[in-house]
Amino acid sequence: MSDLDSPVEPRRRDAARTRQLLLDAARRRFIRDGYAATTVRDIADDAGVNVSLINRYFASKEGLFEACLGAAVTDLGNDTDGLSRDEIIARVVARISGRDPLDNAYVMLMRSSGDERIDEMRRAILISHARKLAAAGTPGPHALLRAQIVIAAAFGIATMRSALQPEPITSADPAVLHALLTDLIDAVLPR
Amino acid sequence: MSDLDSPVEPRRRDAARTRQLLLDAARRRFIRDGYAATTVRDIADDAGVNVSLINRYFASKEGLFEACLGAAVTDLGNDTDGLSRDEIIARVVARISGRDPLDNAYVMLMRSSGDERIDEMRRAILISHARKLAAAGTPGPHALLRAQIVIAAAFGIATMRSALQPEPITSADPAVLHALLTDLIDAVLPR
Amino acid sequence: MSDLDSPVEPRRRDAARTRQLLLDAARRRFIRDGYAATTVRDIADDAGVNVSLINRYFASKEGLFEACLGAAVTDLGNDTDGLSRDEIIARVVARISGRDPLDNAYVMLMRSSGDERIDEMRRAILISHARKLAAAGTPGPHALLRAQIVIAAAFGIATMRSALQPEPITSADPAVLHALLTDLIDAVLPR
Amino acid sequence: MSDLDSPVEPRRRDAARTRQLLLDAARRRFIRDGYAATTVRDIADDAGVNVSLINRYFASKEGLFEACLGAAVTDLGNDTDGLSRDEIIARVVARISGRDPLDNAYVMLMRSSGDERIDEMRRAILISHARKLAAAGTPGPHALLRAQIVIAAAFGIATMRSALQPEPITSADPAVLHALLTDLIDAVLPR
DNA sequence: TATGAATGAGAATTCATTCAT
DNA sequence: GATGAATGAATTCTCATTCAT
Repeated sequence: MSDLDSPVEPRRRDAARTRQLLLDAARRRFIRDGYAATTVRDIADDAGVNVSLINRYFASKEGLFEACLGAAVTDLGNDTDGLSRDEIIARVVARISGRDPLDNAYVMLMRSSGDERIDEMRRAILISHARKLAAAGTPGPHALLRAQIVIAAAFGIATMRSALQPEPITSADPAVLHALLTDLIDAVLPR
Repeated sequence: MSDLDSPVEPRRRDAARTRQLLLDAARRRFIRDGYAATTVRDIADDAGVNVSLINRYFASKEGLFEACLGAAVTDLGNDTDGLSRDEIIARVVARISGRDPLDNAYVMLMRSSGDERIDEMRRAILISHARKLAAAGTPGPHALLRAQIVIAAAFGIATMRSALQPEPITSADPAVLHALLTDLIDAVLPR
Repeated sequence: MSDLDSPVEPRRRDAARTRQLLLDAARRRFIRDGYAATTVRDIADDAGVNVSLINRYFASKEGLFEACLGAAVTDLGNDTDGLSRDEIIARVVARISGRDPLDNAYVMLMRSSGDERIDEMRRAILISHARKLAAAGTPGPHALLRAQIVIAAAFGIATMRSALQPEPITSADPAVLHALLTDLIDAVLPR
Repeated sequence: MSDLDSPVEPRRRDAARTRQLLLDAARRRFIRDGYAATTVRDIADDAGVNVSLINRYFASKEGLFEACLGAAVTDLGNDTDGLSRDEIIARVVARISGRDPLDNAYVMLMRSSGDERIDEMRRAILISHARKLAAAGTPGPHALLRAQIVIAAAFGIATMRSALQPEPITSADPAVLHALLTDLIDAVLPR
């Protein structure tokens, strides 16, 4: 509770911090409302900074979107190394049932800015992630398709929790959610 | 009033037909691109009619959206009556793997116009549909949650097929897709 | 003085007329103030029409500029055919000393929108016009250079009359101006 | 205070030098692109200094413009004293055909910042310079008008060489240019 | 019923300028 | 003296909607 040289509040004119504030605010808006429904002013207001700093730091709204996408890709890349099937599944489940539904790589990955070049990137990232997931299960004729179904389901569940936010799924007990989702994935990804 | 003349230029100035053309075009756009990213001009052009007819027939873009939602609700209402669990599951699966991904009640239901009143309607419709689905399975403590997970997964898979459209899931063999989805739902909805 | 079914004022919702009003207003602004210093709102207000009609009819401010340039080129093209040297000179002189200094092809031709593609066009048009002028005089080693000097001088005089507008040159007696300008051109273009 | 150290990184934090760098960069930009099309950032970058120094040294973009104008006036003032007609004409010709087209008092004088107060100054300077030129020739009824025509022509030729930059006029042989321009002025200013 | 011209609000972006370091 | 972060006003353009024909 001490405020001794508190690093909070005091620092202003901190470019890196401003950038991060914008990035965080943007991600939440893009995930909840989508690209087109989000205005740069919304984002700047949420971040508590001046609108034109978006252009200063990210060149354009589209640039900010791409930066958010980059962060999502980084998150998705966390299960790269040789993890076991169960470990990978655990990560996917964790992503779906995470405490902050507005920070979800799967939902971010499915949001489109309408730019075809970025859409192509998104498609490539998705395929790459699906391949990794497929490699975790037993190889089979439809391994990639199965992995995509898991990702799509994960995205759908995460979206429902972040966009429409109906109950009980939005505030469900993490343990229960975890168990159900593990069952779901187990059923689709061959052991 | 005979039908002899011009089967070539068959119906012009046909209010009902114009309305339906707009409705169909709008649904496809809303499902693929979302509400905010869709312009009324896009819709009118797709339908091949004049833009201002949207306001004439639906009062506003929002009104058109609501009409599309109504159609989705009608579709969702088809599994109302006392169907068996397997029949209901079969319908859900059919909705996900349907041949026209741009005509999907689950995706439409998850699209938002940003209007809170309509969002509340959407939430209500979702809950109502989830209840129906829950009632099909064995009653249990988390029946509604399980049903929502199924719907959310269905929405996610359908969205991936209609929005990002990656392969192989987009052009997957219907039979294979059907089998995998049935497994998925079976795992979540208690028999 | 009769106002019987006056074609003035009454017609509204006349696309062609609106387009022309914008074109005229834009030309005057571009010539007097230049491209960058002119706002689309200035133009629309001068024309007495809504700003967004500029985008409707000319796609963009740049498109409107290009259209103005096109009109200038048309004017410049009027001395195409086999006119005599004196006739061509008379036309150049008329352009400089014309009653409306804000409708001058030479000044318009020298205004830049900053777009390199259009700048290239302008350069080509200028060269082409200079060649025509050069062809009117006696052929010589510096015929094209001489023609360009004449055009540049014409542009300079017209600009001074339309932009800075100092006296006495701005309100000079047309006959006097005519005589002086003819002397000037005569001195540069070899007979 | 010795100059022994660092001839490499010679002057930093030298106010006078920074001022001059900005002045030079600004003049070139204003002459080539005009006031409105030039951004203070362009100027600062060209000068290799920080943008906000423009406000520090010249109070505003407008102040910088005025300073550039002052420099042009100084140049123009060089033919003040009792020079002969031919000497004055030689100076005008030199100004037009000078090696650096982006350093031209006539062009600078014709550029507007849009500020009416400064425009009035420019008009006054022009008149004053025209009077001096008029005084060099034989007095006559249209002496001032003749002088303005010469200045306007000079401006036009200089502008063409600095803005649109078409060939052959831009890279013309100075001697040839000199001869042609002398002929031009001779024809307008009565001997 | 349909068309397309016109409108006005709102969006992203640019840019001169100010402020803190 | 210099830097670069931040601000706010202005600008172009888009888009849903209304109006006249």
